[in-house]
Amino acid sequence: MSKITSQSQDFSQWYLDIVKVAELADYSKVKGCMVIKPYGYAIWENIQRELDSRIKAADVKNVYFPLLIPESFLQREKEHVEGFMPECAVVTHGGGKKLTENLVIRPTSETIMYDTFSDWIKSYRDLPLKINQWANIVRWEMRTRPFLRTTEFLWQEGHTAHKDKAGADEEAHRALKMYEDFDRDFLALPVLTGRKSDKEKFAGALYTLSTEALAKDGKAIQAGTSHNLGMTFAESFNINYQDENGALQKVWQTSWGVSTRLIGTLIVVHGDEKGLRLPPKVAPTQVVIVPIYKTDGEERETVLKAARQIASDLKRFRVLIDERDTYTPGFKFTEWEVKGVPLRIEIGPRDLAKNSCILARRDTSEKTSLEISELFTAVPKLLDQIQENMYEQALKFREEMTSEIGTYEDFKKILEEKGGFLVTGWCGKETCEQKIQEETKATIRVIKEENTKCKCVYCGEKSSHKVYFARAY
RNA sequence: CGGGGUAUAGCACAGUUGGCUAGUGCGCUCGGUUUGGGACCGAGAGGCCGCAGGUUCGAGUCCUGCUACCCCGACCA
Repeated sequence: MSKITSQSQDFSQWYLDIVKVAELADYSKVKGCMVIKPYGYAIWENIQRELDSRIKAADVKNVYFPLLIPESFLQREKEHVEGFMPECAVVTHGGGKKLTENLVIRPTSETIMYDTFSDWIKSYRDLPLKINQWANIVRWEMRTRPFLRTTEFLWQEGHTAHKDKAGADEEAHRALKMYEDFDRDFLALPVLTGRKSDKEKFAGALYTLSTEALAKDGKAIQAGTSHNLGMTFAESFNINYQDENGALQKVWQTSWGVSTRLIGTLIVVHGDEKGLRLPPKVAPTQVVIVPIYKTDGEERETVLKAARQIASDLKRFRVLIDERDTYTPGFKFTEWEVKGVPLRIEIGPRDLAKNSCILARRDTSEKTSLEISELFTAVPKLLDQIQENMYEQALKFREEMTSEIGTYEDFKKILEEKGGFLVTGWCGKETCEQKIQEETKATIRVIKEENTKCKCVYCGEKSSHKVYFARAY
């Protein structure tokens, strides 16, 4: 197994090393696309399972819409087409013949779905309409990196329609809260939440809400988004309903999504010099048992028998016994650490003689000896502690990396020397935002407060907005 | 789309001023010894030297043109 580049030496290379060495994904033969390997896909399946149940709990039904979208659908909404058309893959031929109308491979499904919404929604009784789909998306990005930005990626996109603005506001914020809770409880990711500036919002949206995590290199990463689409698409796609009084009304809509980028986010937030670290709840293997024995004689069977008994006692967790004879225990320790398995149990003749085993935590690298009989109660406790600790570590890091900024000089200095989130005033003008981005590469990640007294870090004018700036992925 | 780089075995690379049978390490297969923090010995398998032209008695090596990928920017989840 190859070595991992140090985070401090080259974070970007460290990231690529983790993806490869932890066997999350391979490059494919198609530019910008990746092959998600079993271990990486297992992480995605865990994300899917948990998030899907939370989505369903909000009374959202799963559906599936086509991959191909008539080009004219995208054309119907001006901002949307301007935002997405440049990065669309377009199908021009089918069955050996040129198509009468080009088909776009979905960069997102608003248009194809909302064309159908106009058929589905006729009465106020049809509202709210709340659907979700798990699908693949293609966006022809200039620059790609496994999980963080790929030409094709997997995601979940929720789409809802409501009677009025209040309904859409509530849904957009519900989805944001769902992501924030999911990130914290399941992925141990602390995220900032809030509204995006108009410059950063989704093409065609009234406003965009976002969850923002902080990578270990001090760069922000957008983990999930939720948009109030207003009546923009209702107008372009004629999504009308008759209200209680028989009057024709347009719907208010939302859309919200998270993608396989969450896996990249897990890597850049939790990973360390030894490799990946996975929070127990999302880890494909929560406990790995490494049996230690000499292959000849009875020792092997004795140790394996004990290991299997432990696995059986812990069967409500995802437990794996590494029974491979061709690798030494040391090799196995390293391999499972690289893959980020939260808890490792080592058991050999020395332990068995004392009816004990060794427990090794991935998050703290602590090793303790424990009676085998105690595992049944100790393991669940430890997994909870690891989950909690990883969140706390990430939160502490973010707090240390969040700086209150007064002057533009400080802004540039802190950004250069430290990175992280910069909390500062912003007048609300896109020109200042643009200048700051051009001069520092930092963008507004989310707006922190909208009704406060401060002044713009760039132009110095009085302002009511406090925002989080950061360089971002 | 700009800048930089690379293309030789599954992976990482070496291959000198053109030269005869293309190499090393890791990984893989087989046999044996091992196994408490990345084991060791021995024997093997595995190559359209990215593609297409050219120069030459002779090209992995020189020239031209393509193509692909990686890294750094701008654009974006």
